[in-house]
Amino acid sequence: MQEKYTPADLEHAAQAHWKTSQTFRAQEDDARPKYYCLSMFPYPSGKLHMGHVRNYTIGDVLARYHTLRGFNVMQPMGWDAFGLPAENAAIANGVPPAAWTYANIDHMRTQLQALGFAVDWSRELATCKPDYYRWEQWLFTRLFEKGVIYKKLASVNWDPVDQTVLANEQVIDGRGWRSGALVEKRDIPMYFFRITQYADELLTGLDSLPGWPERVKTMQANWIGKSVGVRFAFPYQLDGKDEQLWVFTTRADTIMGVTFCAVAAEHPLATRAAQNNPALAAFIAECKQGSVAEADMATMEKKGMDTGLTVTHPLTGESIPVWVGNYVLMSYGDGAVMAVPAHDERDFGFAQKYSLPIKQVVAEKGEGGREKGFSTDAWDEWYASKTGYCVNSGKYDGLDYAAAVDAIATDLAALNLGEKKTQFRLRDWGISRQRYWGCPIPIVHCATCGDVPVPADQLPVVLPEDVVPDGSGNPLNKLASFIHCECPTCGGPARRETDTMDTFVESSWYYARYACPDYDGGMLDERANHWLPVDQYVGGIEHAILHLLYARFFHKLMRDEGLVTSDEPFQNLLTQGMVVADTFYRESAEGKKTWFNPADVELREGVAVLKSDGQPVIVGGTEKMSKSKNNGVDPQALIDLYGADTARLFTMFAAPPEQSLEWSDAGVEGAHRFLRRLWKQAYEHVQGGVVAACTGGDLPEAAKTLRRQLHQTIQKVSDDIERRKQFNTAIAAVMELMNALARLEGDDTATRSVRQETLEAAAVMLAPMVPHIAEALYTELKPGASLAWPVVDAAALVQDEIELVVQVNGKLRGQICVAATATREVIEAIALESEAVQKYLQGQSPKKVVVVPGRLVNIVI
RNA sequence: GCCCGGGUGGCGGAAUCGGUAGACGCAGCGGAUUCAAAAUCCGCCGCUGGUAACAGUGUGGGGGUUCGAGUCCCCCCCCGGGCACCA
Repeated sequence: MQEKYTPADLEHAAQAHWKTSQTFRAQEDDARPKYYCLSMFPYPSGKLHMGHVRNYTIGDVLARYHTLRGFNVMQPMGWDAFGLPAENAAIANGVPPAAWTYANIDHMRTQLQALGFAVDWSRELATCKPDYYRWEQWLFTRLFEKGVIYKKLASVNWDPVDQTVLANEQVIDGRGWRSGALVEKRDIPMYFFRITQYADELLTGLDSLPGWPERVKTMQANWIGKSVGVRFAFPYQLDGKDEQLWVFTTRADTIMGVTFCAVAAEHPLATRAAQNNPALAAFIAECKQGSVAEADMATMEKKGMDTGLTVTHPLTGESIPVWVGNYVLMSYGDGAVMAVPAHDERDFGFAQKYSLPIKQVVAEKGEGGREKGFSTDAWDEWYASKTGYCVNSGKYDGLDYAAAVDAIATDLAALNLGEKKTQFRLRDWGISRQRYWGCPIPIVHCATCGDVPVPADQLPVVLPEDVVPDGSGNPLNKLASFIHCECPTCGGPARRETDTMDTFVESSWYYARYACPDYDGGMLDERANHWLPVDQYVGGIEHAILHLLYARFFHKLMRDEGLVTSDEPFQNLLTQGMVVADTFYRESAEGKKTWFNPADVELREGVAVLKSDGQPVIVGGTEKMSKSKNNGVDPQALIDLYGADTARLFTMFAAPPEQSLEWSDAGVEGAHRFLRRLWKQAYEHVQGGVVAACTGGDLPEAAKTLRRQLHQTIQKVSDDIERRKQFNTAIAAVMELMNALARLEGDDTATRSVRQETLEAAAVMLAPMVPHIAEALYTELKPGASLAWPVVDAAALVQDEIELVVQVNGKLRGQICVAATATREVIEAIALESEAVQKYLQGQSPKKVVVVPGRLVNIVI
């Protein structure tokens, strides 16, 4: 064994060995229970960042741990390879997106392999390859024929910078999620997935996922946004015809308090009323303009205008004025609402502003059963609660919320003017993108046959890979060889669809394709059901809604196509926190900030200065590593300097996986120091000759104590990794153990056997985190043997004597030693006799004595 | 506004079921080694008082439950994230 720890040599050797012996190749015909461990695949942007290192190390720790615990582990890796950055790089450098993407994949694969992840590389896939997207296109055609995918002209979010359409989910605060540009509205024909058809199942399915973080489930539930209420109509006459104004409400119990209706600016009734009302037309135009940015809408002042039209209250027959309101959303429900100013905050504000009547129809019991709040102007005394009862509501007086809703829904249904309805916030998923570098939508437009899906035997529709976009729209539109085709149905000349799919489509099913990446007879084969569902999914919290909802949706689509048998794709989900680092900048006279990388900044006498000129920089606080703040740390530099094991150990040790991880160069050195010390301890032991590990029996006191700590540590580390997924404390426990081992003296056979046992176990326990050094050490300690997770020896945990804490009035006052088998009475007696207690007791007898076995004694005086 | 997290030393964090607060690491301080430095090793390290033994105090603030509260309950403050006129 060599004296020095040389990570570079040792890691290369280990990785070469794993590669030649195909250590991580996962086979289906294996008697061990399967464990499918998946990390969210990367976008091949160019090089790995710290977020990747963290994500994949977490996944690798779990994968390697489960291998050591006897599972048949499958940990695949691949590339989310379609997307805008490739096109942007193409525009900047004149390189085809395909070439750029494949070069990035090669580089990043090398980087991932240098980190030593236990990945089955034979399953690698890239979503931009025809053998992958072929099956996506195939499923698309199936779903199109089934009606799960449909085309409609839709007012969509247009990103003027990326020149593309964004899904609602991709619009954040009125800006494109990637470009940050203000989003405009445009009408474009698009293909939609009918995700709303699965809204209820996507919501209830969350209850079957105990292994998901509560907050992710809450975010998805809020996003789906289920509301139970009543949809009903206000009849009216226009141009001599009978018409109906439909609205949705969750507060049907307040229907008798309706004093006006409000419709969205885009509502047909508003358009109609504006025809001969220029003021109204101008107001509607203003609303449409203002509604571009949703964030502004939220803070916008409530505005409205009377349409001059009236509708009839379905139950009272009253005439109800219709207003256009800028707070009514066309995209939710029917784009119109009943307004009950007495019991809705928004309606109240609106009514106040335009002096519309306010009619209270719900009251609440107050103190002593008296009715509260019949005052005239304060909305907040009139209660929007569902705990009141109806008043001023004719036949419904006295009914509570549920009873009133039932009675009113029944009456509306009898009039054929309404019914109970469940409304969702979730909208259908528009997937058409006016972009080149994506999966072609497999549709052919024929003048006679319409939109024809490409037949399975003509798939894939291959995306030409030698195209260089120039930044002006989609280059496929200029590619005659791509556009011109024959109609699969009639054989006539036809035009191929040039839109490509949202890249979220590819990432919605890749986890299933890993099971059978080489299958060319269909989308998935029976191996998918062998591996699915994924046992552990690891990825960023930023995907809590979009990706994870789409993937769940896709899984159900595939299930309904008979491709998979499970209902949910991911059993357990771990959302890792961000990697953050300090930021440093200087500000020019014009207020322009220049950001400096932490690697170029050092502390001199407590002041942060730039290494190059020694002048101070401003400390900008801790933020997520990003290009814009120039605070990213390059993992490659870290691997080159300290080795992969140090990089892995630090990212696992510095914080629990779900919390954000604060970067610290000193912390990295600390992790490296630990590995060097570990190596040295093993070296010194091996120099004295390896022996058989202790398996029990009589031991000197010190060795016995250490062995007890060893087996406690095995217990803790197993629990920390498996159940708690808290790797920082697992590592801390092994560090403690190694500190204790360093203090263990003695060279007798028994002591040496305990040292051997401890070093072997420590190497295995650390192997999920630092596999290279762990395997190297284990080989030195036990040549020829393969790693096996240590088994807790219950006998080693037994203690003859235990130390108990003695408290007086809850304050720590001393310790006592008692036999492990001592009864409460014995413990109490020993505690009362102890010096510490006698001092406080001063001859008095205690009021009460609390004995917590194995823990403490508390004496109350 | 609503819904989730969270607030513990100089710093990252630990305390898993209400039972010794501050594990482990970083930084710092003292010492050994060295011509010197790095590396390494040993020791100290919440705050206040005290040479010390020790005492008091301490987990954002205030109250409560309990023999005992970082942990449970009520009120408030602050930070982070998500949703945000969803009828």
